[in-house]
Amino acid sequence: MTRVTQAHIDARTQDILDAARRMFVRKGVDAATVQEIAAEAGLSAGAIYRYYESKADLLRAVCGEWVEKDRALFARAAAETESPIESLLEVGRGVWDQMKEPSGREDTLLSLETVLVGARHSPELAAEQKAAVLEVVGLVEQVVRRAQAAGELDPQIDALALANTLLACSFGARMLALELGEDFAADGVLGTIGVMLTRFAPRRGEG
Amino acid sequence: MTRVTQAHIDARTQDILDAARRMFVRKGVDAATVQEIAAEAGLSAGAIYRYYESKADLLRAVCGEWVEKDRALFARAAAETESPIESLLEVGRGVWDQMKEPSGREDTLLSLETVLVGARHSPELAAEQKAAVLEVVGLVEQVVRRAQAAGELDPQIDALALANTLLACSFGARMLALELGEDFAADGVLGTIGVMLTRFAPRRGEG
Amino acid sequence: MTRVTQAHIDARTQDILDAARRMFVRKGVDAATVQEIAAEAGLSAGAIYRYYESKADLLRAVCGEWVEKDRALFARAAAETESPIESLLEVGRGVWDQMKEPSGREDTLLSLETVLVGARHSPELAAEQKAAVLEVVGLVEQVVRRAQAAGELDPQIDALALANTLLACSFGARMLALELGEDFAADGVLGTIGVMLTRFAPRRGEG
Amino acid sequence: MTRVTQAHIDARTQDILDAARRMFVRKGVDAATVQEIAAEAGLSAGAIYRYYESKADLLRAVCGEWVEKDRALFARAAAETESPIESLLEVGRGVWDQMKEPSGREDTLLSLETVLVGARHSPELAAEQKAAVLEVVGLVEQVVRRAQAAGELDPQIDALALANTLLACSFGARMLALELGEDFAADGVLGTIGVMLTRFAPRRGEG
DNA sequence: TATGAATGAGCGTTCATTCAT
DNA sequence: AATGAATGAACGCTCATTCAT
Repeated sequence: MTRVTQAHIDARTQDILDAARRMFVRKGVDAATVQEIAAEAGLSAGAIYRYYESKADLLRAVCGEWVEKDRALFARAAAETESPIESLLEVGRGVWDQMKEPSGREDTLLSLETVLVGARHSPELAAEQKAAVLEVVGLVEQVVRRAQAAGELDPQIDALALANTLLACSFGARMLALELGEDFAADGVLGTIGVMLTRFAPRRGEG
Repeated sequence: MTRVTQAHIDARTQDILDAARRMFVRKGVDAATVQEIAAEAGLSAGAIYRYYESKADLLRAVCGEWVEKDRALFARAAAETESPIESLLEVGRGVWDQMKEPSGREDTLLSLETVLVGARHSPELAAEQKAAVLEVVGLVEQVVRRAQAAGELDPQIDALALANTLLACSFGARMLALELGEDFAADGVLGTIGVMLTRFAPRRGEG
Repeated sequence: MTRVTQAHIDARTQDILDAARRMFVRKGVDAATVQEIAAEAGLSAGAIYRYYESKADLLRAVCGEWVEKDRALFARAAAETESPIESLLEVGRGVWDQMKEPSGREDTLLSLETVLVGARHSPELAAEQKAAVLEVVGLVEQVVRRAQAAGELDPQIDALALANTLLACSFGARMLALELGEDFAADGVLGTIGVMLTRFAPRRGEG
Repeated sequence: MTRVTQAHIDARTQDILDAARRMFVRKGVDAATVQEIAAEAGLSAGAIYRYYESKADLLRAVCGEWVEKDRALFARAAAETESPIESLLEVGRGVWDQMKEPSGREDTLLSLETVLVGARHSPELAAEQKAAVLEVVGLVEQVVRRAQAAGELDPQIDALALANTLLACSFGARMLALELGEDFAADGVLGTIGVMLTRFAPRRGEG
């Protein structure tokens, strides 16, 4: 007797999630009201609660989705490896490309909100974020080790430390891009990382 | 009739600003109430409004002050230069030390909130932030150039790009420290930066 | 075209009424939602409105039914009369037995709610309640008169007053049982009523 | 510096409590809104929360006050004892007088609500009610025992059972008065109780 | 100048009710 | 006849802001 298909319900659920993400980004998590999110999704406020238990639940969903997206972005790039070093730069390029899209600014804003929400209101989300970041760190570390095994990087280099550094760099680059806009030397930073990796090659007579 | 000196007024203004910063840091901008800030400053809620027009105004003031504080942190370290490279690492150590303090976590959170406030609600604050970051970038760039002039760094290196990279690294490190806590390899990252700067030394027979 | 018989409609109407009563008893009138009542009746929320105009309407129906149930409880006991006095105690036992059932507590709660609904929102219900109570009072009064005629009770006793007293006692006992639980001396009260009726026997040389 | 006296605050607190009681009685606990209570007290809704933590807290206060009032009514009457039996009837007269006041109806409504709230939503309130009722039962029981010791009542009578019975009677009388209005034979019931106590005198040749 | 009681707009949320299917 | 997604009004509650004192 059900007139609405599961597909319809799923579509609505996604509509609301998208609307929530847009409003969270546009106005901030606290300033965005459920009424506004509902309006953005083309629904009444009450209808939201058929799909999500609470605003906090909605926030969790948005942030969780975002953590996953971010994780996937890094993981995908890190995985596409022929030359390990090339693959590291690929990670950078993926992040950089995203940064340059019109939505890059909003993505960064949402990243920051996600971190804040996790740190301030949701230990579960924080744990999810930590797991995601640790996974990416692990992936990058493995690439580094592979590069060391392949003779592309000096085996003396602390692989974990380098992985942390590279990730810090890409996170920080997003923040700088947000704050500086056109004045951020995005390509320069990527180039510098490239040079760094080159200079991290085994030293003659040492490897 | 004027019983209160300007000094008195200034002191109160600063008291309130300090109290607001403490509460914003401690509980987050939205969770901190004007009542709490007033109590922290040893005043009643109503008194706040003799010194600041609104909570938003207070927030702007705190964020502005915070931008300045952040700028000073980086600038101070960058300025204390004997060996240019050493001074660069000093920047890192300054940031790292702050990160390790018990309050470091909350400070980082307020930094993120400050960025969000600027990006979302206050073009003036955003401009201030941008100016502060650009100033720091400029300072670091100068140190890099000095290092190049002193033969500590390869003159081929793009100084501006390296400055951007170093700043991105330190910003990102704060975020990673926030997300990973004890699992962030803070010292490893600082060490990696040190190694990088060493490897950026002029190549034999090239400079 | 009419596929559904009146019997079918009546059955559904009763199903809903039963479900509503169960939910009202179980959770209280305000806490019970139309959705829950519908689910309990094996229907969707919307379907309720084919049979009842509103939740208030449904509540009125339940309360009306409840008044009738309560009236029947007392009337049945009062009617089963061999020895009039014995029949009076039978009234008490009927109420007492209901009180001791696990559902007795919830039943009493709904009785109280019914009284409140009548007193506050529904003059018709209040009138119905009054009529029911008066009927029971009348029944008890007749039993008393019969007992007096049979020489079991002193003819000097005001039959109407005694009927009121007995009913007050049983109503009050339900409330006390609700408030005191195990600590209510239910059997003691019934015993005391028995003793009272015994002592109300005609005095030697007075009747 | 405080411009408002404690007396003023206490008066407001009582104003709100009174307003809440009036609205709870008039519309029922659930139907009465905080807005209405505030308006009734001559305040805005928000101001309520300076004096009471929540609507539930307000309800607790009203019910607690009521329990205490009810307890005091019974206790006072039970305590004023010269002839024990006379004092028992005094209890009845106290309750009866209250019943006849214009506010008697509202008092009964509030009693019922209090019982419902305790039973459905507040174990603490229920415990408070139980304690109050048990105290009153105890007081009445003592009076009964004193009457037995004084030779006014048959020592064979179960004092606790009689106390329960008398209390049940008075509780029930209030309900009947609510439901029957003028048609409730209030004086007749009180008279019947009087007769009963007379007939409970020790039997000649038995005490 | 400073107080803090009071305001009132607006929040997240619930749920009786409606109506397209 | 029945569904259940959607509505929308109203709830309890919070808190930035005002103003009489």
